[in-house]
This record gives sequence, structure tokens and C-alpha cells, in this order.
Amino acid sequence: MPNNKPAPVTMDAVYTAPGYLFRRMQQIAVALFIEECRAFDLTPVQYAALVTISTHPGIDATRLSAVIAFDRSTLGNVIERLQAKEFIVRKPAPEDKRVKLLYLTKAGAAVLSEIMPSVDKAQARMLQPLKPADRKTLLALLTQLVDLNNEASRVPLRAEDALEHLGRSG
Amino acid sequence: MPNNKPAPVTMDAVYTAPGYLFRRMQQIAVALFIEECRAFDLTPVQYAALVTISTHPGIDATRLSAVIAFDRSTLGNVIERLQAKEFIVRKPAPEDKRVKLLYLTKAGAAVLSEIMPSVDKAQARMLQPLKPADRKTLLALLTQLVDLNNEASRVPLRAEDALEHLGRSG
DNA sequence: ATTTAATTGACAGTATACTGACAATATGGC
DNA sequence: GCCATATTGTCAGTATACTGTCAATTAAAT
Repeated sequence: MPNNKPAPVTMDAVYTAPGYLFRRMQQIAVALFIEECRAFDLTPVQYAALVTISTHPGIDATRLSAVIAFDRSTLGNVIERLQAKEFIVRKPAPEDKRVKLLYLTKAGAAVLSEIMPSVDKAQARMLQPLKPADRKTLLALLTQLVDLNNEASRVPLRAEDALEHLGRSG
Repeated sequence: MPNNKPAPVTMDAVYTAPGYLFRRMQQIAVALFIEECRAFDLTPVQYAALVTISTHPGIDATRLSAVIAFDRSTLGNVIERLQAKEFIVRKPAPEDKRVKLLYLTKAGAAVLSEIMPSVDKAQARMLQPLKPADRKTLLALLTQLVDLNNEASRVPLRAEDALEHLGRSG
């Protein structure tokens, strides 16, 4: 006789779902970042934006959003806050009146080089509880998974976009 | 002669950071959930709350927040929205005038049982790109890591709290 | 050259997240 | 019973995230 009753709902429907675990690790990652970097008044998102502007001086907001896979609308506010803190400046692009180009200020470059050790500490701390071999395994699988699921997010990562602001003579 | 120059900043400072990868997977997880469950008007957070109220009828908001590790303030708004959709009801606790007890409505129970297959599909899709053995490995490591880092988040998971509303005669 | 498309930055609206505070209420020590 | 303390739900404030829309501007089609 087949069992036609629906399976009873248990908390496993939450606790074992990868989506729940990723949410939880994100919470933890942000908490550790904020704790380690308290002295610098930078959030994880602001840090990522600052790094990218550092490695791509003169990038615009739309390309920046593609390079770190952050929503374009969200990024507008992030940029405003970085500008208010005087870590970046926006300059109008001479050849395209729509575009505003982003550059680090001296204070931005300074805070970036100063915060690095604390960021590294936070990143290390979140994997610390695992054995070193397991850390490597997790990081490798996670990197793969993010890459293979790239198109699934509304704002896929487009690292190539970053080069376009350097001129396209080819 | 030692090299005293600071290492140049590259995008690896972002792309290889576990915190960035967790953020990215969370984005992807939410996007897939929303896509698969579009018909049901439920977010991942609302789904988790609904499951928990289903397995713990009569739980209050504070304990609910401990059981799914969501911020108490945030959860207030989530509960309001679930109530507005008439998926849950709040009843004042007779023995404690501060507390409001949470229960599923019939509509809430119905939507929960209907949405389950779509949730499962979304959860499966986000691990789909990995080989089955790698999925198991990742999930195991992720579960470990969340558990071992539990105290690092501002709102640690307290699954035991869930039992307290059932009376404490022991 | 003119019409059409696409792009850019901005905005409004909704939904998590977290911090810190608060009034109402309960609880414990005495 | 009284007082210090803790708990509960709520609120204001800040910061991601995403949807959808818009005007200004540019590029593409013909």
C-alpha cells in the first residue's frame, strides 16, 4: 500500500537548503569584515568598489557594476557615499556627456592600502574553523560554482567590460 | 636586497576573497529562488519564516528570529508582510502581554505545501553545475562552516530556543 | 539627415540586514 | 511589595539589493 501522505515539513526544509547556508555565510562574512575593519569606516561593498576604481582608474559606474557584479542602482548610492567620504572623485567624461569617470583620491588610496591587512584577517577568519585542506577545497568549489552560475544572477560578472574605457582602437 | 615595495592591488583582492564569493552565491541563490517561485509571491526569507511557524505553531517573533538566525528588527517587517498576505495571524499571549504568538492560516499552510517543489528546484539548480560528488562535498563543508562560525554573526542560530514556547514544566 | 535603438545616470518603490533606542511588561533579589 | 534588571515588540536611521522607469545623450539604421 503506497504512502500518499505528504511528508511533514521539518526545519530541514530550511537548514539543509544551500540558499539558506549561503545567506548565513554572507551574514557571517559581513559581520567579520565590519568587526576587523571597524577603524576604517568602509563596508565590504565599498571596499570592493574602491579596489576596482584603484585598478581601473577612470572607469564609469555602469562598467564598475559589471566588473564586481553589483546592481547598477545600488552602486549609485555606494558611489555617493564614497564621494561623501572623499575617497573618490567623479569627473565628467569629455567625449560623452552622459558618463562620469571615477578616480581615487589620495585619501582613498591611503585607506585602501591601510585596510588591506584587516580585510585579509577577516577573510582568513571566516575559513579558520576548517582544516587547511578543506579550506582549499571549499574555496575551489565556491569559485567554480560562482563562475558556472554567473548568468543566473540578474547582474552577471563581466570582467572584460573593465578594459573598454582604455580606448578601443583595435 | 629585499623588495620593500607594496604589492600592487589587483582584482584578486576582490575575486578570490571568500566573502565576495559568498555574497555572489547569495545573490545567485536569491535570483534562482525568485525565478522558480515567481507564482507564489514569497521571498526566501518569508519562506523560511513560514516553514518555521509551520513547525513551531505559537512561536513568538523573538524566538523565531533565533531559530532562523534573522535579525529581530528585520523580522518585524517580514512578519508584517506575511500578515498582510494573510499567510499568518498574530494572537496575543494570554500569560504575557508583551508577546504575540504566530500561527499559519489555511492560506499559509496551502502556499507552503504548494511552493515546496519550486523551492526544491531552485535549491537543486544552484548546485546543478557541480558534479554530484562535489555538490555533496560543498554542502558538507558549508554546513560545517556555518555551524562553526555561528557565534561570529550578530544573531547566532539558537535552535533550542524553539522548544521553550511548548511549556517548561521540566 | 532623420528616425530609431541603446546607453548612462538618476529616481521611486519594495525587501532584506543591522544598530541603537524606547515604552510596556515581566522577573528576580531583597 | 519594591526596585533593579531583562525581555518583547517597535521604531528611526543607515546600507545593501533589485525592479522598473525616466530624461539626456549617443550610436545605428536607412
